Amino acid sequence: MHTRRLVKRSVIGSRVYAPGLTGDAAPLSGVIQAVKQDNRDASTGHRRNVYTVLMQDGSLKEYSEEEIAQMTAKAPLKSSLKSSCNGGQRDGPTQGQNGGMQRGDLPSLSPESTEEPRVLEHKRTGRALEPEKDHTRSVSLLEQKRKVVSSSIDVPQARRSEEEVDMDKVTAAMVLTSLSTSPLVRSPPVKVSEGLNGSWKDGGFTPSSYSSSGYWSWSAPSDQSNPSTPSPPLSADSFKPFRMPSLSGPPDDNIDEHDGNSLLFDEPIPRKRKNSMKVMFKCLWKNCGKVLSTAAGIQRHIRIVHLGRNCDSECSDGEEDFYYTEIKLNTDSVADGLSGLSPVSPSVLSPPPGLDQRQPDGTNGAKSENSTTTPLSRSAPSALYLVHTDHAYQASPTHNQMQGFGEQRSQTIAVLSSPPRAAGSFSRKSRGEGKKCRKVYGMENRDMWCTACRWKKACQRFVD
DNA sequence: CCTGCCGGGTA
DNA sequence: TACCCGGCAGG
Repeated sequence: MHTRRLVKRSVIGSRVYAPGLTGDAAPLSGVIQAVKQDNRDASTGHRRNVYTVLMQDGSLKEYSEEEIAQMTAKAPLKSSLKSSCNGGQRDGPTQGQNGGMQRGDLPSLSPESTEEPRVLEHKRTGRALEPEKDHTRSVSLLEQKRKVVSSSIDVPQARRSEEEVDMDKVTAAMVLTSLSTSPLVRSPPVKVSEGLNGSWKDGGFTPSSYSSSGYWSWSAPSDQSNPSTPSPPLSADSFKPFRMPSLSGPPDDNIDEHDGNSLLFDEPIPRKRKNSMKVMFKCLWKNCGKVLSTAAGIQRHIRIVHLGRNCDSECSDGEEDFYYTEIKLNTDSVADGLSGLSPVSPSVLSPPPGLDQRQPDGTNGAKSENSTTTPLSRSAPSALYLVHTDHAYQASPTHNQMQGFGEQRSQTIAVLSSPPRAAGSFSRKSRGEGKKCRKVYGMENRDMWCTACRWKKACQRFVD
């Protein structure tokens, strides 16, 4: 509706490229003045549009839609797309041809974009999701092309011709950006745990993904290659560790490698944090897994480290977007778990070598590895679990472009789950270490014990 | 001695 | 199945 009107209106006045009179390689640019329908196509019998184009040299010419489409496709994509987006108000077909994704270009998509980014998001999303309904074929051709490209984004080595893919990636990136940022921004403030499960069940995996706003469009084809689609729900299970006072700790140490540039960009992070959710961005490159706090940061990381580009964000072509994913940390839950423990929350970022107060001195002095893994196993994994459960959950359905990702995933999970196990076997299943019901509530409050404790069984409430 | 809890018993 | 408790073992 919105969408269609926008695109349709934009055709008139769009700048297109037409072959010169001789049909040679040097195209002339022109502006579409009118579109009319022509039923007289006797050969095929189907309706076609005829476009009246005001050429550069002032002459008026009529072109069939096929011709228009061809010209448009041949012409530099960036400019033709731009014209279809902003109604041709901008000129300069050569403008910004080499720059890849140019941030400066984005606002020109829509006049109101500066004041209403959300509206813009919707428009972008909408456009990307149902382009085929568009009657303006030349535009829809582009859209479809874009769709095909974005749904088959591959690993970097298979690069298409830069110029051609350029705009496709930009558009895809914009869609991805809007998709990945909108959910949390839009979701009403709810209790964290509920909000997560609830909002995901409501919005994520149910048919509501067809909603007109379309920002949950898991099934949309243009979305398939989207690794930064909104993260899926954290299952109830993944929260359990956080409720256990004996398992708690600060998040992944990688997480704290905050990028210095985090605040340089206009990322919606601060808003997301309102729900006690910390949104991080994780690099999906095999054997990397770097986590940064901002999309810009992770993009830069991917661009520089993996794509081998040295230039700044200016020369981003949006491709980085496909190689990282968004993960969410429930900082509330983590804090919750911590509060049950010691007042000092050990920072995993800089694990103090002798942190483990319980270390049996002397007996294991040589086991320096254990002394470092043990504190981690007692603090970090809970957060890690959240991250990686989340990650696994969200990665499997869509990230077909990350070959070997599953492998990496199982790796990380294995690594993460081993420390607690090691800690357990370390002291040969010692008795429960934490406080149990008996200690916590005392004999006089026996009725407050968990049943297992009452029955002299292994405590269920304070599981080690 | 305290504590956690296994193993077994009882209703 | 729900509950209780003797007794063992670690600390």
